[in-house]
Amino acid sequence: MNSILSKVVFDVKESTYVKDPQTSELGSRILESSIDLINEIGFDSFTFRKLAQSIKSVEASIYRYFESKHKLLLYLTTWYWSFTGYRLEFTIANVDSPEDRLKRAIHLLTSEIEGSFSGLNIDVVKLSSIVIIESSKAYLTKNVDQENEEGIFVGYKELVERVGAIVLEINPEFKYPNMLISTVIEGSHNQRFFAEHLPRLTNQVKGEDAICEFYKKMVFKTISK
Amino acid sequence: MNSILSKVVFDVKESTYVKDPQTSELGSRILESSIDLINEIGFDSFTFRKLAQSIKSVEASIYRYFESKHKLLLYLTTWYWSFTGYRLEFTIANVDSPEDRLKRAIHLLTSEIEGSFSGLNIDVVKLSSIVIIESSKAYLTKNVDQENEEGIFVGYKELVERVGAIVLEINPEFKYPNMLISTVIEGSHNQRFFAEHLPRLTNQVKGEDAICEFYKKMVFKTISK
DNA sequence: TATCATTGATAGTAATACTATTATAATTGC
DNA sequence: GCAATTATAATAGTATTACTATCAATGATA
Repeated sequence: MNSILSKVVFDVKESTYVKDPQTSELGSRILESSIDLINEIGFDSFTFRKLAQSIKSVEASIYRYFESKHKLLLYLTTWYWSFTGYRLEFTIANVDSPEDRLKRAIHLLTSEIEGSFSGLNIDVVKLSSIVIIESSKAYLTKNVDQENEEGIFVGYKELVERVGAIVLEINPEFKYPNMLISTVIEGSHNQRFFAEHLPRLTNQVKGEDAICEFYKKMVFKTISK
Repeated sequence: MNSILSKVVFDVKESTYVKDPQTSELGSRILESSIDLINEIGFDSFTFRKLAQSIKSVEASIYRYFESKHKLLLYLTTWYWSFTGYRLEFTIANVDSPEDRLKRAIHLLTSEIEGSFSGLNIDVVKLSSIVIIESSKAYLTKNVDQENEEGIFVGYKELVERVGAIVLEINPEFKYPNMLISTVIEGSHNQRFFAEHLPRLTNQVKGEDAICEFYKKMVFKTISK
């Protein structure tokens, strides 16, 4: 899969940026450095001034790509959902059994991303830890409704519905497929954060990826008749 | 239960405040108005200046109670967990069957809070919607570890462990009780938000509180042997 | 060679998140 | 009932943030 990644374009809604950062060298540096910087200091302390310093440019130039740091966060998260959607298609392609497809999907959504994805100018490992810690801040705002109308969250919704559809293949009577899958996605992010910072809120089992195991079992038991 | 609420003191860690707001009239107004204001404009746009205006006081006076708006949010959320812990004890008191206790606990944690809780100077209905939308911002920061050391999150942890213990009564082999319960709590908050703003991420069933129903079924199926 | 777009450099504004100082009002201790 | 203490209000001030505007330098394109 890696080798073909360079040929794929992950779509990000236009309303997240002023100028597409993937079309210029400065834009790439903005993306690359913002991922580093948000990881280091957290989104709350992250400013365009600091970002400008780290890429040896100026604030005004960054504003030509993104209206605000919030829009930049939206860009990064929607890119991630598009990327994850693509990986999902790959992961379940040609797998006949819906149970097997679901198992693979849950694994993809809950396990820690690792390895190198060559051909990409975005560090997806670092990006995934941003998504874990910061992505909920992208929608927990007073602007959700407007941004939702602009279609910013379609990638995320499609991902949830795509996996939800597999659930329905297995059990067409199940009433809450999307609730189940969004619980899994958001839940696994929370649990990764808890494991590192608030361990009493979770459970770790040595020798296994407890988060991944837990959600697999949870899903299959929950949808069983 | 309502009538005795006025006799109960819900504990909030001292490190969240400079001066205990429950001990003065200005303090009470700060709490009351901040809950209104955060509900209206959201935590991100909320400032001490605006709060001061709404209570016809000045910024400097508010700073004598809270170091920052982040600490005020911590105060409100930890108060809420203390309050919820108290309600939980009441809800499961004298119920013998652990299954029944668990069912009641999940109901408490996932259903929409309603009715009036007289004897309280805090509007818990409004506070609960703040918790749904804003509470994750209280811990998704670079300061979690330090604030955790200060014991700020004990109330939340105790709540999770208290319900987790019921899970273990029912199935002592179950490996992920805390993961399950924190998934339920955070998940139900997310789903309430989704139902209102991003409905494709959830499922609504008319005539039932789908969120509550879903999590009850999920929990009991997940912990079954 | 003219022109067009991109970036950098600089400056400036309004709002935010505080801190400090002093005057005044309210409470409590004796 | 007065003095001492404490709480609050009023005002001012600082550093940082989140932008916007202007203009010059550079480099690509036609």
